[in-house]
Amino acid sequence: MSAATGRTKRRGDALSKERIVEMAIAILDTNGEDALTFRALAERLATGSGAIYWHVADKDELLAAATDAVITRAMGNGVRDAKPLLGIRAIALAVFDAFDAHPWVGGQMGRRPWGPAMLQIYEGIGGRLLALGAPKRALFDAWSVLVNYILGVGGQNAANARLLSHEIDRTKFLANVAAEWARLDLAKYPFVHQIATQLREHDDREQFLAGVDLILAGIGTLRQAKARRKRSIERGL
Amino acid sequence: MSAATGRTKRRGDALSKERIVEMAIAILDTNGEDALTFRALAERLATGSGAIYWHVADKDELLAAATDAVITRAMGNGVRDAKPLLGIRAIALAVFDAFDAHPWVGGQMGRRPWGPAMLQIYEGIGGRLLALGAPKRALFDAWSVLVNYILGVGGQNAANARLLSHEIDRTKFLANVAAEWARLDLAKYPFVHQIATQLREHDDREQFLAGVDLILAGIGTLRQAKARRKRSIERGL
DNA sequence: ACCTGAACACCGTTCAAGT
DNA sequence: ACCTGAACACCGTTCAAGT
Repeated sequence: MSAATGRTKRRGDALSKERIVEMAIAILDTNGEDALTFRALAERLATGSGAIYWHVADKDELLAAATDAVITRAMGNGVRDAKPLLGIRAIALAVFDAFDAHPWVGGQMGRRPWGPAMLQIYEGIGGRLLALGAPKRALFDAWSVLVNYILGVGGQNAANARLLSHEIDRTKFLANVAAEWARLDLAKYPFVHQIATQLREHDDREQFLAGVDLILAGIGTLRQAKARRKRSIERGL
Repeated sequence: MSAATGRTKRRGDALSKERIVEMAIAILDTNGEDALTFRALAERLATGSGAIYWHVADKDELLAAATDAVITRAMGNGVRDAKPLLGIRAIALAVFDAFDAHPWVGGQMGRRPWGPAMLQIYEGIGGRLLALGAPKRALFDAWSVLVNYILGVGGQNAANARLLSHEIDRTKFLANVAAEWARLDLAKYPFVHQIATQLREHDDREQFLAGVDLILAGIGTLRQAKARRKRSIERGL
C-alpha cells in the first residue's frame, strides 16, 4: 500500500529475498492468499518463476518470512511503553491491528512458533509480567494465557474479517446472522438468542481489549492460594 | 479410527455425503491435510472423483462438514455436566481434546463461525455463564473471552502438534528450543531466558486448563465497577 | 552467482457420456 | 438420479540452459 514500487514490468534493482517478501506481502494484502503464486510473484517482479527459488527455499519459507516481517514491523511501533500494564495492552493491540491489516497473517502464526517474530511477542508480554512482580509460580500460567489469547483471538478475528470481506455489506451480513439466531429455539439456545442483538453492534477491537483486561484482572487473583481462589470464583459469580 | 468401513476397493453401500465426510476425516487424521485430495478420496471410496461433487459442493464444504462432524461428536460426550463451572471446563477440555485428536480441525475453525458446531460451543459456554448469574453487561465480554480463548488456544496448540509430529522426538525438539532460548542475550530476553527450562516439562493440557481457570477468576472480578477494577489490578499484582 | 522459462507431477473442478 | 473418468486450467517445484 505504502510504496508503488516498480509494479508490473520494470526491474529497478536486483532480486533479493527482501524484495520478494515485500512483493509477496503486497499481493497477499491486496488480492488474498489464493493470489500468491510463484507465477504471479515472478510476473510482478519481472523475472522467471524459478528465480525466486534462488532466494527462498519454498512457499512455506516465503509465507513465514512475510509473517515475520509484518509482526516485527508491528512490534516496532510504539510498543516501548514504560508502564507494564499499558505495554501489554499496547502489544495486544499492535498484534490485533497487524492481523486486521493483513488478514492472512492470522492463519500463519503458529506455523513457526519459535521464530523471531514470536520471540518478540513472548518477551514483550513476559518481560512486563516480570516487571509487574507477578508471583513466580503463576508467571508461566499468566504468560501462557495472555499470549495464547492474543494470538488466538487475532487469528479468529482475522478469519472473520477474511470471511466478511467476501460479503458486500458487513452490517447486512451480521444482521442476517443475528436474525437467524433470533429464530432459533429459545429453549435450546437461550444464550445465543439473547446476544443476537448485541452481535450486530459490537466492536471487535473493543471486545478484544475487554478480554485482555479481564485476563489481567484474573492474573491479579493468582496470588491467592489455589483453594481460596476456587471458592472466590464461586462467590464472585 | 473406530470403524474399518469398506477400505480400498469394495463398495458396501451407495455413496452418501456422510460416507464421504467420514472417509475424509479418516484421511485427514491418518495422513494429514495434504493427503486429502478428491482423487485419493475417490479411490478409497472406489468411485470416480467427479462422483463426490454430486454430494458435496466443493472442497471447502467438505472440510467444513468434516469439522462440524468432529466438533458435534466431541460436544456430545459428557458435556452435560449440571454444575455450570464444571460444564464450562468440560467443554473446554472436549474442544481441546478434539483438536488434539484431529490436528487439522484447529485450522478449520473460524472458517464458518456461524455453523452448527460453533453454535453448540457458543451456547454451551454462554448458557452456563447465564446460569452462573454473570452480570448482564459483562456477560457478553466474559463469553467472548472464553470462547475466543478456547478456540484460539486449541488452534495454536493443534498447530504445534502438527509441527511436532514431523519431529522424531518431541522432547528432544523442545530441549533444542529451550537450549536456543537459554543462549539468548539475557539483557534483551530476560523472560524467555527464565522460562526456557519450564518449556520442556510443561503439559499443554494442564496449561490450557489453568488458562480457563484464570479467565473464570477474572470473570469473578467483573461485577466491580470499571474504575475500581483498574485499581484492583494494579494492587493485585 | 544469479536468472530464465519450459517441463513435470499434481491438484480442484467440470462435463459429456453412461447406467 | 447418480456415477464415470477424461479433460481443463492451474499450481509448486525442478532443472538444463543461459549470462
